[in-house]
Amino acid sequence: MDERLRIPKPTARRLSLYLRELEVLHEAKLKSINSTQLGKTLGFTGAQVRKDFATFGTFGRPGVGYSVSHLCEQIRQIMGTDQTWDVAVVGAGKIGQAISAYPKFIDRGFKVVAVFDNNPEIIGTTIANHKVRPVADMTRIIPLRNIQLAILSVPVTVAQDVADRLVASGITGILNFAPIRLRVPDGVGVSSVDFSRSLEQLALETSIDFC
Amino acid sequence: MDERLRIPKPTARRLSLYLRELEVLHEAKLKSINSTQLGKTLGFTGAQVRKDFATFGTFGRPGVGYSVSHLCEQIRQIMGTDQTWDVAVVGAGKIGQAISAYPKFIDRGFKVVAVFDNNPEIIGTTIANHKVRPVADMTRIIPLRNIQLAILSVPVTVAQDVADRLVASGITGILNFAPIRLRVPDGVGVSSVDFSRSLEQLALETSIDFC
DNA sequence: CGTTGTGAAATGATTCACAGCT
DNA sequence: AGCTGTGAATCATTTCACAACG
Repeated sequence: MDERLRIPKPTARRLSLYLRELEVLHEAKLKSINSTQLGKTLGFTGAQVRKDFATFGTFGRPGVGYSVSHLCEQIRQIMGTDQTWDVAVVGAGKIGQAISAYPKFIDRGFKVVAVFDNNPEIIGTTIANHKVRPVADMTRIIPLRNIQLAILSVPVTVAQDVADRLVASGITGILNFAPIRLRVPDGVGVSSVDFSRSLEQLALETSIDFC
Repeated sequence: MDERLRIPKPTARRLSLYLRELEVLHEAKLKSINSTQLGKTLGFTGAQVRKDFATFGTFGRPGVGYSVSHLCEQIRQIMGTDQTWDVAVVGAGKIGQAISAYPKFIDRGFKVVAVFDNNPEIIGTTIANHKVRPVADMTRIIPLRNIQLAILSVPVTVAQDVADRLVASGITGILNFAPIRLRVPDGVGVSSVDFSRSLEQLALETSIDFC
């Protein structure tokens, strides 16, 4: 069917926003929505919304709009969150613990199934129903359970090393909390959360008129 | 000097990456760096780096490159992190606690000076040297201490309400951890960290060839 | 020399505007 | 009548390529 599905990066970033809003509408029993309304609540134009959806199919009904439930299904399928992804958390410090206990993941298609750390005082304790295992077990457990995504919340000094081992274990995507640009082979995705950078963007916005 | 400094959004996002890398080079006693090398370590072209720097000044030396220390100063000044920003943390749950204790902020120009929460069991306890105060005190303390930035880590159900009160207290920038699009007046910046969305981007990258 | 700074060209994204469908 | 889907136009960003410079 699709030969080569190519989604522009800005569209890709908006996809999860559409999905979230559509789920709100679905919850509110809305049956259909038009591009202008959907765009307005998210801060985009109707044309933008239509162009975005057009990149992966045509399923709006002229004169009516888009079926909320159908659009949800389509977007989930494109994003791969129509199924549940197993996730490993590596690094059970403060951020790792907060993330491991984050209850919202499961609603969005992600399930933390293993937690690793190297601190002897933490290994063996239980965080969000998971016994914390030594990082050395990672390379055995990840292929065994066929885990594809990892959340990396280890100190920056060891982040690249652990990332290398995650990749070697078969991980195809890393959510990175270390303030460093991870080097990974083609085919492995990295998405970074960097608190300092986020604050810096704020400071910049506050300092400069408009960016 | 500068009449109207206009920095394109993509450039603004790269600025903090340049600064971080330049600080690494400074630490390594590098005196100067050229655009091609700097770009390579960050994954950009040399032309991109030069164009970026050109948006806020001209201070490279043909045949040599850019002075590492001078560039650091310039970027910090543009970003406003040549001074320290006082930050309030609102919501002392797991994420709020992790953030409050994050030691790296201070190195980058940010200092947590107040922590607020509404949970009676948490109020009065100490987190990272700060006594947790009731959220009601927020509107008094923020103007009093002239705090400009806030980290918002409250439950999504009250996020907009608390954000409104932050804005009313004089906050000009919010780092938002709630999975919601905050509505704020012009002149107030919002930067959002959304764990589920970050994971969804990863899932998408893993599902689709290239975004 | 080697590298910057920058117009000009190329690429990419958004908005416009409207024919065509329901 | 109302809204989609989409070419064409506009706007923004990146890359190219090279004159000017230390």
